[in-house]
Amino acid sequence: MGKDKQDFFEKVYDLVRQIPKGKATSYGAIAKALGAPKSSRVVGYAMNHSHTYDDVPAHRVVNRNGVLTGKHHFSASDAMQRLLEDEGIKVENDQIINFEKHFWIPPLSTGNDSEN
DNA sequence: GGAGTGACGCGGC
DNA sequence: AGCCGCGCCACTC
Repeated sequence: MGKDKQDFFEKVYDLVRQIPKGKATSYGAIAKALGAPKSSRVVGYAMNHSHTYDDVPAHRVVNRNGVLTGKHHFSASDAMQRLLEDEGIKVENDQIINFEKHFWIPPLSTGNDSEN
């Protein structure tokens, strides 16, 4: 019945909203947290529609290399970088410095979490 | 309905 | 260690 893929999109947005300020994660990490490590591209595609939600900090989502691959999709060419730097994340050459230090691992939304 | 594309990731060379 | 190519999944033409 309904909600199949759309539910996946909502999960992506919900997960991105949980990204704390000053932190960032990758598309693959989100996809993996949702149980679909191979759907990393779909996550990126979902982020493309994130403009419908102003609660989704898409600027905190970068690729596995910490590169701001989606910066071109923002209002300004340097909007994404500016937002990250405003949160204390150093960005140079469209790439996050010490990305692993700012890397945020998303919680597994398998359904039964009850963990802490 | 087949073919191409994309805000990715990984393996091979 | 960097460059090239393939795979995956959803969407559009």
